[in-house]
Amino acid sequence: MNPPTAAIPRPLEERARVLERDPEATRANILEIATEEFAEKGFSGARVDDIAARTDTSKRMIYYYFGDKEGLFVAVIERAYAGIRQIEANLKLDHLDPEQALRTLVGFTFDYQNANESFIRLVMVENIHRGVHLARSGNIEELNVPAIATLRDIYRRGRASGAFRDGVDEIDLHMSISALCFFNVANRATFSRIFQRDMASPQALARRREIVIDTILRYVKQTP
Amino acid sequence: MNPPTAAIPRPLEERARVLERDPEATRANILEIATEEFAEKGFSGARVDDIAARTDTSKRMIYYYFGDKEGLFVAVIERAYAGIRQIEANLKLDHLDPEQALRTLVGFTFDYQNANESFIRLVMVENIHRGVHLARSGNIEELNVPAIATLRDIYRRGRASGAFRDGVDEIDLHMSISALCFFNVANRATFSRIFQRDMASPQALARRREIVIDTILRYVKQTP
DNA sequence: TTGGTAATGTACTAAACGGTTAATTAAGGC
DNA sequence: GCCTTAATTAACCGTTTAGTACATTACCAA
Repeated sequence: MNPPTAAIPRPLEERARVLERDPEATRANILEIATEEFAEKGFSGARVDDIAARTDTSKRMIYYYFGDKEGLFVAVIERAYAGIRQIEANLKLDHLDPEQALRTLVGFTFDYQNANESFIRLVMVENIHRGVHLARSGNIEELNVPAIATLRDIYRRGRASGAFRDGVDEIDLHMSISALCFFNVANRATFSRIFQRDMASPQALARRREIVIDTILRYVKQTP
Repeated sequence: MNPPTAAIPRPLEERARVLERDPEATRANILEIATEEFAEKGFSGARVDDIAARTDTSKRMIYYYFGDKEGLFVAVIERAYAGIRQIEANLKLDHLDPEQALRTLVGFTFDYQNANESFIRLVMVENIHRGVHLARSGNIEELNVPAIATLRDIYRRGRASGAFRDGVDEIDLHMSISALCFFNVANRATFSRIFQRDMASPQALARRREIVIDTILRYVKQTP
């Protein structure tokens, strides 16, 4: 199925000598490569030997820092979620009117997910495993704070200004936004193939982006 | 990660004697178990020995009928898609007015996907593998016919009656319906955990079902 | 300078895993 | 009733894979 990738460690000379005795960098280096491998091949499909071979360090270090393969995967998941959380928190939409703010938020979500395919794929992998690794990780609750808070604020302002209709729940809305954006990356392979429609070209993305934004806005806007 | 499931073949006496010299039943039996295993653990995570142990036949038969693990997976995927195609084709919505027909179609899609979690999970697994197995399979194009044709018919009637607005593409619409329904099953694990909201209870499903239908209808309906 | 320790390298292992060899048995046509 | 062949069984095999034992090296504090 996969090309026979020989998991032969690169010779020492090729490895970045900078990493010598730099634990933080070693950890980061392992995590970066592991993220790519797990995102590409899933938890079971990824090989510790392959990951090790692509790092600037050795397999021994993976076990030294992360215990076992599962520990490495948990660390990868945590890092991926931490990344998106941080970016979401920095979104400033206060200066926009509610409708524009919601458009921007949805558009940003769409763009972010399309730009971070490996994050999406990690979420897919984690869902195949029914979220056991995420559960193992400590502070899951923190993950929901920024996205929902932003959405709630926009919705409240929209209600106040009369732009949005009554009876919309923020988590439901967030779920719909996530669903529409997520699908475009996660199911690209099968959907593109079955419907013979490229979903990754700039034009297709731009088009779909507008449809997603439109769908969400029609859902919340006050019907005249 | 997984409990240590011993892949010991069940003793002959326990196996269904009916399957003796019944090639069709043997094939079907293997496919059924393999579907469960691949859906539960993914392609790499599923074990041929485990599958064999759970069937009424032996590992040798898997290789006899399907060649290798990948051939088995392709057969599983094909069977899963054939199932949904058949059911979709039997949906009769002609007697309903366009809006009711669309409501019914979306509701049906939502119900079907929620009732067939293993199909959804197989699609997820296949997407992790970037659709290579689906590509290997012969008649992929046929898969898009029924769903899109039904949707197109409903939309045309809705346009004619003035119930639906102009400028909606059927494939885009199908994508949105799929996205909203799919997410509820596929990302249930992580989303439920992060937002501490049960997504599988009958109440939650009923609620979400209405929101999905509502979202789609607000997207296509003529704005007054 | 030195001693202790965190970090790293090398080489190895036991078990799991996908796949195969070869012998055997049931079924149906003649 | 025999013969061919499709279906099935049981045992086996070479590789891959996660994980480890143990030696070694760089770094830092005293």
